[in-house]
Amino acid sequence: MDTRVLCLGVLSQGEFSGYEIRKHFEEGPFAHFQEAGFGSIYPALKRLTEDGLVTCVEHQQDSRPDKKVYRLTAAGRQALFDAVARAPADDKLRSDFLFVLFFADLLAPGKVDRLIDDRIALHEHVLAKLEGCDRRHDHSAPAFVLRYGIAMHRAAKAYLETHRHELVGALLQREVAE
Amino acid sequence: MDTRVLCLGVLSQGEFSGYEIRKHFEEGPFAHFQEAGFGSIYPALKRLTEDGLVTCVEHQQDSRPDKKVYRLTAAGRQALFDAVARAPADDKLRSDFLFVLFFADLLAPGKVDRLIDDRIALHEHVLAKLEGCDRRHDHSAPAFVLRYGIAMHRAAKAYLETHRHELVGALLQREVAE
DNA sequence: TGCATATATATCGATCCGATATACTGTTTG
DNA sequence: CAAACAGTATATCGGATCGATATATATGCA
Repeated sequence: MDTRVLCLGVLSQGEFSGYEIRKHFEEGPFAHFQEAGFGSIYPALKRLTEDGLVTCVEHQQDSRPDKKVYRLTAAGRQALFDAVARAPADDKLRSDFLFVLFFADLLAPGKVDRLIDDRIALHEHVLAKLEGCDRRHDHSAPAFVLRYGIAMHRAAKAYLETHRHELVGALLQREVAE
Repeated sequence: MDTRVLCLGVLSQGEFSGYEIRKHFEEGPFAHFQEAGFGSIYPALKRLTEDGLVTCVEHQQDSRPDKKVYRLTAAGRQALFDAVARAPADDKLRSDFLFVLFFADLLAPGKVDRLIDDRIALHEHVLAKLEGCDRRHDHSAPAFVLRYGIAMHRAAKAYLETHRHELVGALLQREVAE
């Protein structure tokens, strides 16, 4: 899924400007499994407009740059459908946190301990946000995906809380031995 | 973490060629939280050599291209340490699977059901591989990271198995209503 | 025989990402 | 009160990255 399809996905939920689309990936319902920055979104919207998959209307605003509001066309809706109907590619995860932990031997035990503290706090922060969006009795597809995110963050937090002492303990023992 | 640091990380575990480094990201202990392809690895090794962070020795092989084996220098080891000591950036996840599921309304319920079947099978496949690498009584940092991966895949599989009927059920009801 | 897979290198174009530029408003803080 | 910072809104640039492709040979298999 390139940024163009991601933009089509956001625009299937309503009319938005590039700036607002960005916010969907920062705080909205897509935030926990897709990302896109300005550097990808603006060129994507340009090409989508050229290809007739979205239309653009400029809304004048006093004392602020004009807002360009994009809307899906019928062709755009079809393109989103085609993309969703294809078999999805494998997930791509890049975790610098796990890379650093892999080399925890190179770090002081106290530093590793703080790293894990911060990470647990981050999970709690994300969980508070995601759980705040969750509505009981909502069996929609977006709600299913939201709860998937909640389940993953809970599992990560639980693993760290349960097993952190094994890692830090081993590092402390090594320090004593030296 | 750019590809250069990832290569330093792999080379801290031994001497390897570009081809072998690639395999570390495809099947090795890094595979479940970092990726890198040839298109990133070869240019990275070139620059690491220029910067004196690795050295390269060509091993002649009969009836096969020469193998270029790379080894960390002291400066390279220091560069890896510096990178690991910095605060890690946030995880980056790109999941086309969740994007597709978000728009499950656009798909036939049977198709969504099969998508989830395939996904569960994928988790089982990855779990078999990761669990095969796990050794009891190993409290090393790499083992901690490996078990983190196992915990995540188990949680994803469990979520899908427990809640899939909520999603597919709602889609089927919608179909009946039409 | 032909095909796929594995070993091994490397590059190319398209895309993507982070930083930066511009410009005004509103709020907070020294 | 001014300066600094955060928010709204656009957009581009250079460097990094990704997937596909090219090249060459050996092995295994149907």
